[in-house]
Amino acid sequence: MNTHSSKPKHKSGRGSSDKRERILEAAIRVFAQGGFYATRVSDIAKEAGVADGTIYLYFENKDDVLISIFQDRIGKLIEVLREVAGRDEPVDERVRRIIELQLGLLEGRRDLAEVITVNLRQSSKLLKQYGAPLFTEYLELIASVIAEGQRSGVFREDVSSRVAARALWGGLDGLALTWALGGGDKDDASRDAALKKAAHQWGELFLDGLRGGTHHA
Amino acid sequence: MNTHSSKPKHKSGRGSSDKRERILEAAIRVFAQGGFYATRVSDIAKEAGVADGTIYLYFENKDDVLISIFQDRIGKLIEVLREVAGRDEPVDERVRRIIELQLGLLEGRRDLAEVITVNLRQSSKLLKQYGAPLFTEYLELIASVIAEGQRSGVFREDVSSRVAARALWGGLDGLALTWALGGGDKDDASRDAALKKAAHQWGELFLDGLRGGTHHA
DNA sequence: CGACTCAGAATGAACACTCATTCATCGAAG
DNA sequence: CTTCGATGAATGAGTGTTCATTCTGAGTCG
Repeated sequence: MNTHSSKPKHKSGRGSSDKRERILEAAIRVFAQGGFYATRVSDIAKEAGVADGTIYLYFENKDDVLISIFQDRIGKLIEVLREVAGRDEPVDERVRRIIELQLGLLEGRRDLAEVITVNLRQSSKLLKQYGAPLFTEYLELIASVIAEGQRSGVFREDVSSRVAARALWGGLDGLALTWALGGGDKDDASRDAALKKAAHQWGELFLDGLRGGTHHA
Repeated sequence: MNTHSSKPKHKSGRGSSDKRERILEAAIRVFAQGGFYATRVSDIAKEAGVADGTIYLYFENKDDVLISIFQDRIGKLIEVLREVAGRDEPVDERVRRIIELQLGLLEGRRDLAEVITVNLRQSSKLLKQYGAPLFTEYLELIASVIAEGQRSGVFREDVSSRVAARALWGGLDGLALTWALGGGDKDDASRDAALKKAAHQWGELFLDGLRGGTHHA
């Protein structure tokens, strides 16, 4: 991995954004299946239905594909989350929506979620440079909702909002990982239902702890 | 990555277990620094102070090094955790100890923790085969403590003990990851102190939620 | 409308490089 | 001296990237 810019490369207007998008989506799929390092550029090309060399008309190199996933996709997540965080709703309702949003990502875009969480852990400086600030922004939005709840007295103040946000995200991510690792004799639908149920339980445990805590009958 | 056994290869008694151990420890360090894929066998050899070919006297191949880390080291963690889980102590005290144990792993052996958590996410079938059952056993021990608390009425029963265990682990892991990603202008000692404080806050939030929940003054 | 031209997109085999692994040779220990 | 461990350059496989060539689509002209 070498230092490079993730500036979009292809400037033509002829269906080019569609092809770039197609390559990105293909990359998400194959990265999620086998990981970044086990994925060849030719795998991405095949999945996208283009020639190997075509990748280089749109991206500088293989790293640039991954970096572009981070920039494009986390950027969009941040927009969605910003809308949810800014709603005029009770804070615990907003936390529940954030959990649903995260769960939706884990469910419907598990490939993207996996690409993000796996590659955030890679110690490459390049990824740190491009992935971490965006992801930190994502977490700060969650923390801002919790902080608002603290100011209004709904949530406890002895736990920092940043700690709570990170633990919330980590808890959900941990559930997704260990569900993926678990005994897989169930079909996808019942696994998703189980994950949804687990996320709901986790959400209520988390909110009770965050209230510090309402007695649960 | 191909199918292979992780059976120890070197049978001589002349300092060989020391060298094998030295290679494993070196591998943990360099894997944690740059990731498995960005680490060359020659990097491990250099870190261990042996020649490249020597690695193959002790391990089948590069994958085998990683698999051996999983088998040796998670095995030991499970022993320690089993002791903690089996103590005659209040269950919430035991959960606190588990958090400390996890935190100790995150602090003192952050390299090992990173190797484990990063590589558990790689979708390689080989790693799933060797890593996931051990790790699942680790999580089940945590869940057994929580289940005991549920049976005795200390902890709520509407949250499955497995969900709680996984979320606990995920929460801590998420804190460690995001602390590592965070603004790094502090020295290691104050970062560790911050992580310790965060883990403590997280532990109390988690326990309150698990009790479902004791009112926090 | 069809033929032609031109510019830019797409192709995929060749190329250059990397690195896991091997093995002939040397060194060390008993 | 013999046996076994250690060495590290050579080997071969794999893959990211390049670039000469072909293809495609839009515009122009008769």
